[in-house]
Amino acid sequence: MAGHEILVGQIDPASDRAVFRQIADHLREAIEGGRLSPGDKLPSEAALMQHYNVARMTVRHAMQELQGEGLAVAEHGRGVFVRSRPPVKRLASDRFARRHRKEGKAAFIAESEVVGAKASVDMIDVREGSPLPEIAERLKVRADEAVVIRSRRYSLDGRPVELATSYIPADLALGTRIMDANPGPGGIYARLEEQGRTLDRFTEDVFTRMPTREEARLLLLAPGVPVFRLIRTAYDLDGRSVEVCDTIMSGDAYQLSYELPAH
Amino acid sequence: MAGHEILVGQIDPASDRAVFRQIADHLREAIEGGRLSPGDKLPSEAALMQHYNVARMTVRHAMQELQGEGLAVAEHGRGVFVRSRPPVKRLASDRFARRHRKEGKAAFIAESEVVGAKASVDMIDVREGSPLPEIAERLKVRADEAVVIRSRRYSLDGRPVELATSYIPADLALGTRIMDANPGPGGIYARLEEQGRTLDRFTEDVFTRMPTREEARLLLLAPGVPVFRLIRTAYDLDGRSVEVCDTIMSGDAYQLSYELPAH
DNA sequence: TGTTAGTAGTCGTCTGGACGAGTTGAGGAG
DNA sequence: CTCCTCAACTCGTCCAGACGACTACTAACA
Repeated sequence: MAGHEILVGQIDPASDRAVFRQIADHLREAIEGGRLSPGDKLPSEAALMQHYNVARMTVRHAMQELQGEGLAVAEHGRGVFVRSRPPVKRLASDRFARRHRKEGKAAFIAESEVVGAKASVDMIDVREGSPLPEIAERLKVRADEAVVIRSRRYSLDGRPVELATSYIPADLALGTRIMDANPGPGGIYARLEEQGRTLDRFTEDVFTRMPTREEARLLLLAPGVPVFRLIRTAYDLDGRSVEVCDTIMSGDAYQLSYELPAH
Repeated sequence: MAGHEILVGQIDPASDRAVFRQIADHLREAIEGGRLSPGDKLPSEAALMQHYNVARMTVRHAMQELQGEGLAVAEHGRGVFVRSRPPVKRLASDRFARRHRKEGKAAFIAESEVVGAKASVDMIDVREGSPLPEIAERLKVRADEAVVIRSRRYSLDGRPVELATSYIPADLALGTRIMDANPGPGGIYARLEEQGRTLDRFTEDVFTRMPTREEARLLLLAPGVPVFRLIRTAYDLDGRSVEVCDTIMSGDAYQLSYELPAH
């Protein structure tokens, strides 16, 4: 066994930096310096214990630091590996161009074609219910007013990337294909425009935070990966809110792109 | 000592859910259910050890889970507290309206006035150097070409919220006030327009990830708080890139707002 | 009155050990 | 040759204890 040549670091006992942080530093430098590539296996806990002559908890603490930063992922029974960054996807500003709806494409499908990925949707659920206060405010309805709630999960090439929940005022949705799991070509925006609610503009409010456990589970998120929360409000030509969409997006799968005029 | 009434949970030894996760679940429910409010102190490690009859490491592990989720913050020597969400700041779409520059206001200053916060800038550094490849690509310069690099830190009411680094082609910056720590009224965009490079549009690419240690230090980020990385490119009427700004923003201090036409 | 030293309570770090559970690969049974 | 068993290796969880450092409060002191 030649051992791991990447383990060149030594603990500085005189340093006031905690030992587990020094170990994490060494490994982090190995990753960022390219001596360890995405997918590579880090030295096992046992190897690090021996190399640095420390207790196992100390090594584990260092490993957890790296996992918390999203640099590494542990796999039970196999080892700890350098995280590989999947290719990012791009959200164009013309995402909601009417042209796409005219072609019968929903935004997510049109977008995924650009990057050559296979888009799919599952966990579709349509029901009536009450919106959260922050949703009700944007939709300009009372919080105790019933609205139609459409939730679904989007995946690219089988990998879940986005959880979306749309809220539509009941009078615009009831009795239309918006209540169907599959709302038809062009998605629900096409159905709204068929009712004469011509879409005029959208606002998007973007937040970032760590996922809840439920979100991490549904999006198969590795530890240390934050999510985008994007709340989009769609307005028609009369300035009425016709839909609010609350979306949780895997932070490592998305890059949001916007174009702003200097006006 | 009446003890903590919030500690109603008991460990289920039959459950296959790890003990430290069960403890974290109890505390999480207490926080999310409102029995513990932002700023409240969680039971001490000693209290939890006694209540659940477990070892200290088990309790600490539970606490770290909550801190990793951003729900709680430990303060050395004081206790662990429920995180209080500071008021969010809003990035309007008219952030770069020429009107603001005409009034001699830089974007950050104009914006902070809206929320009634006192804006300040420090750690200003101006130098010449080479851009990162992803910056060079946006700026349409070679990666080995010298550009002017302006970095600074923005704070609101004394709290650091944003680290920004601007890259400007050398021929547009050298010999102008852009090289000064204080570039004058209206900021560097006003200086660029004075040279006849009228700004036409901006693109913004938004990413989210966990902060590096350096970023966490400079932004005083609590554990479990992700950051936005926003790369803005400014174009003039000729379509030339006149500036690329790479910004790291505290994820819990910002809400990004965009307006999109349906065109 | 104002300051200082002490003390109790709290979290941070580290040791050394124990057992459980998932993964892998080699060697043996068929 | 195929399949299965099993041992070795790996990470996950938990215990019991030790010392250090920071905070807040109190009591003694100047």
